[in-house]
Amino acid sequence: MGSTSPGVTTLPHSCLARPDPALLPPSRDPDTQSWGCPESPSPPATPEQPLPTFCLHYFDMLYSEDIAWATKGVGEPSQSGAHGGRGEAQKEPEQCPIIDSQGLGLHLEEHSLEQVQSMVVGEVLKDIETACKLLNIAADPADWSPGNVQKWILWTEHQYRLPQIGKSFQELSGKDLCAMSEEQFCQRSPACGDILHAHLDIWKSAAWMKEKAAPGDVRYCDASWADSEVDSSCAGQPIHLWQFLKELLLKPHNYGRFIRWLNKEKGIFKIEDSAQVARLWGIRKNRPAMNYDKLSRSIRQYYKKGIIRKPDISQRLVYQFVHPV
DNA sequence: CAATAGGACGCTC
DNA sequence: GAGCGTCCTATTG
Repeated sequence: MGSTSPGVTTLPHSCLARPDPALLPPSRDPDTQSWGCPESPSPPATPEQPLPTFCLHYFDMLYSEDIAWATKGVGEPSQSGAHGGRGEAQKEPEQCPIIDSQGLGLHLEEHSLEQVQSMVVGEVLKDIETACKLLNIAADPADWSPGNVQKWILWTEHQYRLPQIGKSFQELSGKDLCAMSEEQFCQRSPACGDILHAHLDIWKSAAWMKEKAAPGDVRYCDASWADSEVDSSCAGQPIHLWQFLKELLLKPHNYGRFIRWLNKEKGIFKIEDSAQVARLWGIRKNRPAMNYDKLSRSIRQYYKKGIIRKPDISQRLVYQFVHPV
């Protein structure tokens, strides 16, 4: 499954909600997360090739600041702190040599465009892999169980601040979902079925690309997982709360607004947004009723076990790993 | 008033 | 039995 090129639909970017900036690398937009096109030629034969026309049709949907971010280099993204990175990129138009303010892309240099394409695709794949790990679901939607589908829907709903989707897609497996048309999505969710369908297409494309990618090519493989110190999702083992918290802490670009290190060496961290961390934990564990009260009760259970404690100087929402990595 | 602490009980694996 | 999830009361800043 997933071996055929998915017919990627255009993200309805007029109605696509902006993703929560804290959940994505700085200055990116869901629009940029799409690539390929319906009549699209094949994606690159090998990942070494710079995506010829693949992606091209979607670059007119990129916001200029997104390009600005991309051209600044993904290796050094600005910290997306409480204020996000978008505004920062806008302050530096001179660093946006690719597309002019009219966004026509007529002055694109082929070489630069290829670099941008590669970077955007790479970042999208990283985001997807991060989400996979966090949700403990497969990268290929075709492999999802109905439970995985629910998790993904909850996640997408949360990440892109979509209207409540509810249980319209209950009991559907990933294969069922993949077989559904945009119209069928809209029947089940008139409010955002089209958006959901578009996001699923991105995931399908990513799975397709990963499958086609040459083995060992880090750009299209597990680049973002390689830096993970704690692989909590290995072998489908149930994740522990402390592992989950560490995972969030390892992705400051994505979750720094919710939880961050105060002193990484000593393992001291602060929960900046207790409700959001609890919500993420609830999504991860399929516990919609999760809240900080319950999450903190679980953290307190770690006191006795010597996993987490309150720091010497106790502060609100500040905890300390007893054995920091 | 939100965070903290911890007892008690139930559920799932 | 471990690891929470849930509900609860009491305390603290």
